Amino acid sequence: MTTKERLTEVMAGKLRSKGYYATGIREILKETGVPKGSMYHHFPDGKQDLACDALRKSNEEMLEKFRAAMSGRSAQDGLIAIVEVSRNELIQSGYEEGCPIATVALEVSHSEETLSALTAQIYQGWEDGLTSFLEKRAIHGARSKAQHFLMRLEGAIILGKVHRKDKYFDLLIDDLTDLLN
Amino acid sequence: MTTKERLTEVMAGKLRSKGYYATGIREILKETGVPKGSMYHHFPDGKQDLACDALRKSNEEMLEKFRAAMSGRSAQDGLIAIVEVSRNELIQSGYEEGCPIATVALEVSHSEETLSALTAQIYQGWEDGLTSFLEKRAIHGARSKAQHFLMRLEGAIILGKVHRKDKYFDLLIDDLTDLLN
DNA sequence: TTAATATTGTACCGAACGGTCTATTAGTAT
DNA sequence: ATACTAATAGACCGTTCGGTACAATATTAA
Repeated sequence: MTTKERLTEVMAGKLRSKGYYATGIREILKETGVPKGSMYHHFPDGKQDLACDALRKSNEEMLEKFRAAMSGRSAQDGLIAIVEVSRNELIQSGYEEGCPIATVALEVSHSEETLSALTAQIYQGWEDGLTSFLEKRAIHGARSKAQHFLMRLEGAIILGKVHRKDKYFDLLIDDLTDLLN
Repeated sequence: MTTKERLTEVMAGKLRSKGYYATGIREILKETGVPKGSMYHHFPDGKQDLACDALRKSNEEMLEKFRAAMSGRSAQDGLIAIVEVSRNELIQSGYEEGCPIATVALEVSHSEETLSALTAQIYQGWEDGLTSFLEKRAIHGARSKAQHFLMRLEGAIILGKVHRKDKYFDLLIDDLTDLLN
């Protein structure tokens, strides 16, 4: 794995579990063993630059997992699969890694303009992806149902992380049937 | 208003809009005009101490607003009222002030133990309050419905803040009827 | 008035912050 | 070999971080 990839990966994990301001570049450098010069060579605009790449990477990985989870499945089973992906990542990380975007999105939403725009764009991508998935399954009102699902999922992930319990994912699954009607 | 109250109030606002790590104590002192000595007199344990007080204050204010919004209303109207309170605060603040707890909860959930515990406790209080509200209205499965509502509300607030749109609150209201059946 | 306490105002601390600069080393193409 | 670029390695910068120390000033109680 290249130096750049290692930096991006470690940063992505930190952003997910602690957010942007709680993560120092020294911390990233220490954990990756990458010297400062290398980092500023690959990311000339510094921390913001690296953080953007990290969020993009997180996004691509999530989109990939979504695609894999949904492909060939019914609307309901596809959504359940997404919930299970989220549940697993949260549990497997010891309830550290919730939504890879949410923490950053909340703290930067009015300060760091580029980061803020990126988080909005990523969420929009998820909504679009879910919408077209539901449309292909001939679900009526696909977009609003995608929005519904997304907000519930975000809520479940937050409360799950805070309380360190995964029951919220069960709740979410329980009324997917209603949601899709 | 006392020095202590001003500190708490300003800190509460910052925690809500930017979170814990993005907020410096110097920033709080500057905005309140309070000297450092005073702050450390009122909050001997420093930033954490002040932040805890601020979260508690936010919680009390939210609980008060919830109570006011729900009192004398039906289950459905009470929940709608809560949604409208959240919507108004988000819009009125220029989409800066979402959930007063969420940002901090996400970033500190595994580092600052006391803050983390406090956020969990506050969310639990909200769930309990909503549960007993619904129970008094003879709603079946009051607790799980309260949890459902809370996760949807959190999701709506996040997405609303990120996208700077309030449509998510409409979506939430739209299927309150289904939720309460 | 006096003594005790509560509060304020600042200077100062070491550590960490993000970022710059430059020298050196690796690679690569000619 | 030579020249050019990519990448690495850290020393160093000014600033800000949260926190401490302590004197000065109000405030209250005797």
